[in-house]
Amino acid sequence: MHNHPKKPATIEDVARLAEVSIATVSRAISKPEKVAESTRKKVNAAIARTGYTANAMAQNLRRQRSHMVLVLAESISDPNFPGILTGLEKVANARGYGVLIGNTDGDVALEEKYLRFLSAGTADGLILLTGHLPVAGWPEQSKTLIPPAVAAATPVQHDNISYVCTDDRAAARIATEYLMSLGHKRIVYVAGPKGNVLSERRLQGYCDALSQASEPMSIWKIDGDGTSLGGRAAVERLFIRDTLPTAFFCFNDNTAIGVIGALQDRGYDVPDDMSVVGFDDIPFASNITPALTTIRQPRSQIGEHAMTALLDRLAQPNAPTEGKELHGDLIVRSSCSVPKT
Amino acid sequence: MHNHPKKPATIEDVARLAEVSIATVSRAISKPEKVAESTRKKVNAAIARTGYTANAMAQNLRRQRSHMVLVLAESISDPNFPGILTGLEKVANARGYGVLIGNTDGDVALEEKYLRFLSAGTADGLILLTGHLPVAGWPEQSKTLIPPAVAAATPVQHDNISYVCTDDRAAARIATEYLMSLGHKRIVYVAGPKGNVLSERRLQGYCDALSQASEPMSIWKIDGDGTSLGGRAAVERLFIRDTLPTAFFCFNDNTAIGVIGALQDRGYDVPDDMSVVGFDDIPFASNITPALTTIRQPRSQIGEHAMTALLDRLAQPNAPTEGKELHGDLIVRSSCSVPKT
DNA sequence: GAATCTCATGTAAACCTTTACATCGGTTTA
DNA sequence: TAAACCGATGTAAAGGTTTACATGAGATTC
Repeated sequence: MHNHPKKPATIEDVARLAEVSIATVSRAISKPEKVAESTRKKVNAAIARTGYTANAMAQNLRRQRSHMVLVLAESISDPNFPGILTGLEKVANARGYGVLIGNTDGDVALEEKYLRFLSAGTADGLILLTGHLPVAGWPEQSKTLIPPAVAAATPVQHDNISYVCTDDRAAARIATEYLMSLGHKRIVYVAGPKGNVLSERRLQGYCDALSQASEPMSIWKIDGDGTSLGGRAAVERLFIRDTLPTAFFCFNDNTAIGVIGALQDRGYDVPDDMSVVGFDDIPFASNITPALTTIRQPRSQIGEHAMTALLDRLAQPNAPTEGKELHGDLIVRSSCSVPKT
Repeated sequence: MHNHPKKPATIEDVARLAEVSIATVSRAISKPEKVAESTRKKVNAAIARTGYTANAMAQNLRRQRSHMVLVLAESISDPNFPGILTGLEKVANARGYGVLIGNTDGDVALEEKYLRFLSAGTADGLILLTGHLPVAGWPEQSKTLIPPAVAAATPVQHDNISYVCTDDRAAARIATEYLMSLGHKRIVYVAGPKGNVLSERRLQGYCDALSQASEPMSIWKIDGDGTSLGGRAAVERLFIRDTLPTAFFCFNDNTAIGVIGALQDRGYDVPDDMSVVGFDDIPFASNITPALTTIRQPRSQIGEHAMTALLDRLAQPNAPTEGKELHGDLIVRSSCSVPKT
């Protein structure tokens, strides 16, 4: 087999070899039932002989579809990112789409740069992992100008954007109720970054649980920032007070890890002296000492649902948008026990 | 401003509005110096008025370049992945390229599927995070058929593929020497998955260090699998013996975490009774107790160099391939001390 | 004052598909 | 036997750029 690998074979090469027109080749590939058995065979043989692969760029141009989805993430290094991406990638791949990554690092200019992918036709749709609408202008523009987008992991409020995330409120409630069921009366919520939507949602769930208590319990919230350092700092600030909590419900696992570290540094035992529960179930939650009790975010599922919603939308542009909240499970490990006092 | 957002503006719309030909518009955009000042102004005004963005698919088709790079990863969830991806993404973005993710999960069929992106022209080049050449057929094919590719994180042996990774051997040697400098005489290497290239490289570095010892030290290697469970299992197996090591050098941080956990479960104190050093410096290395002493892989840098090499290659197809090994730093934390015995 | 050069712009081909429409031989129907 | 139909195939347009080449007007040279 002595072929000239100069240029990749085009549909024309195949057509010539199969002695048919390029239209027939195209049909033989995409609508085999429309072409006679014998011809199909000739074409397939020619394809095999030439090693033909349809040029995606020409297809895209003609079909006005790139079959790419842009995933805009604030930080690729977020511990939740890989899981979500896995889910996104899985269904995109299954449905013939590719996944394009845009890491914004919170930089608005970068974000805008990536959004140009949409207007240029490089990507057909958008997955928002940033927790906010892209550029400031978006919400005011007419519906039709907004490309198909769905927000994942963090809900986004917009008529024209679906979202899928964990039911934070319900999950936070479950976590708090768990602590209450162990007998804790003084439970503090260590919040996330200021203004963080997820932190607010989890706070609500925490409040929901408290409000159901047999004897009144007071809401106790201290600030964190979603990092383990923030968790440490929060604990330090707490120790200035005279009353201490018996349990911590943390915005996320990173915070919880910081809290546990600070507590241990102060000589407290977790869970014997104080209980801690996190949120996320990041991979290392089970590797710290004590193993962290936490809420598992269904990361991969979030990704799968989000991508499904987006691709459905692409196929059916006028489908209504919807918000989907997935259940987060409480994973009980060893960072909680009955209160000492 | 009452515009009809039916269809996105094309170069023709701009040309009409600016009263020039489409060629001039194209030039005004890509080669501004080739067009008269006055015309350029008219064109820019028209672009602004129409909100024109060049259709990327048409450009790609014409230029025979997609300006996309495919990143083939075995597992998106690998703790090293986000860091590398960040680096890859950063330089790709800076140079006008997009990053496409292909998660293979070790599935050859999936891998082949993604490779079709290359022959179809969806991607111009390939970053291999898989540690091996794509499909089995590759190495035998003629040079010209292999699309531009560079391996990152794990070296790959092929005439036509550059790679960039950590200098594992040197780094492992540094880690081992550190342990030796503390006075350890019985250092065990907890290996990675069977046949793993990186594990072999690190083993060599470990041996290098040992061979330089003033009094002869024997090579002591036990199997792991790169997971914390594997680390635990390795320790369990070790305790069947009568002599125990005083220090562990682990293939990676995950393994080290498992080793530490198992040691602690057995009632040993780390680092007082035994020392442990890992490899990678994953984000949680500093959050475990004791904080893990480890080698920091320059993840982001690896990504940056790999992408740079690839894009350079794309611009200069005949540039020679090369292997680049980056320095890994020893990060001293609290998991090591002088041996007790 | 003709020949030559330069610069700005226009014309049209090329990139590779997909697909609406036309064509044509062969059945079926009236 | 003409009309209508059907299935398989071909023709050509369209999708939106980039760019080699052609054109034409002004400036430069002899």
